[in-house]
Amino acid sequence: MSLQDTADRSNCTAMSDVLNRIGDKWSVMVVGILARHDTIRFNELKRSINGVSQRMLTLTLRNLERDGLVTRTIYPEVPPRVEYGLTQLGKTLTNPIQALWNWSAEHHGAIIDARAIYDQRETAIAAEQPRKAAYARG
Amino acid sequence: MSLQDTADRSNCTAMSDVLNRIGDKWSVMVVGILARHDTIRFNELKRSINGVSQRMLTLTLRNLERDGLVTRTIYPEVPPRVEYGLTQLGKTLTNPIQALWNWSAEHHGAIIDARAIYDQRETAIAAEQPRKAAYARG
DNA sequence: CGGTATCCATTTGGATACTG
DNA sequence: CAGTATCCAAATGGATACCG
Repeated sequence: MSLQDTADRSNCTAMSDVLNRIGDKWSVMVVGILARHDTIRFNELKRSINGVSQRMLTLTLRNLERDGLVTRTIYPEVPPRVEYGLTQLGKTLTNPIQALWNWSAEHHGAIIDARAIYDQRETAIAAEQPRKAAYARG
Repeated sequence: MSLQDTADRSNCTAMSDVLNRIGDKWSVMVVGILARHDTIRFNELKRSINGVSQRMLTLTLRNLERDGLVTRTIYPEVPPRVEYGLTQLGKTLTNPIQALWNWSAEHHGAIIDARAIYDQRETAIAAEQPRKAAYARG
């Protein structure tokens, strides 16, 4: 499949499905961190990711595990120890993620600039035309 | 920046920010379709994307335009004609998207399989242990 | 045609408290 | 330590109606 097949609805399912996992904020972070840690413990991972709640990290890890991207190993000790790592499948995902990561680093500045220009223009228009707020946040 | 910098919180901002745009269902679809259309009209685009509402397509396009990824050209005719296309910046994004698209095509089957195995195991465990529903959807 | 405005159900996710 | 359960506020997004 390639971008050429975009209009083929049935072929979009895979992409949609994968995006629902990759697309969320925390999944990419988790995969990114796991990519350079062989294994890592829950709280260690939590501390590495700025702003993630325990609930969301648990949910994210469960979903990644369910999709066969992440392994979860429980060591029956006291206190309990649980280690997470990437599966073979998960490791193959680091390449496209890396590509996206590189793109972000390279072009984030351009996006910030574009937003500033857009917002300034919108503000100027809004000052003259009280109408048309473009869904006014929604 | 690379995956090696994941733990550096400040460097994660760019990735997070880009993911908030790329991550959502419709943005990737829109960029994918625009990538092979030079320009395309609103309703033509809407028909190409299975299941998108007018509201969401408008919102998606506005965000992409704001981020400098998409151009919006209004032709003052009756009936009105509006054409969308990728900017130069938007075109550079098609490469990482293509990589992700290829990955999806290649590994979607493995994900589906992994889910089936995981769910079967979970169901079996749940049958014995009424407790522990792993957030029981939420 | 290409939107915008509004209403409203569903989803999402943080905060908090509790557990083996 | 590594979760789970529950509550609840905010964001998300579909449906519908209307407009230049």
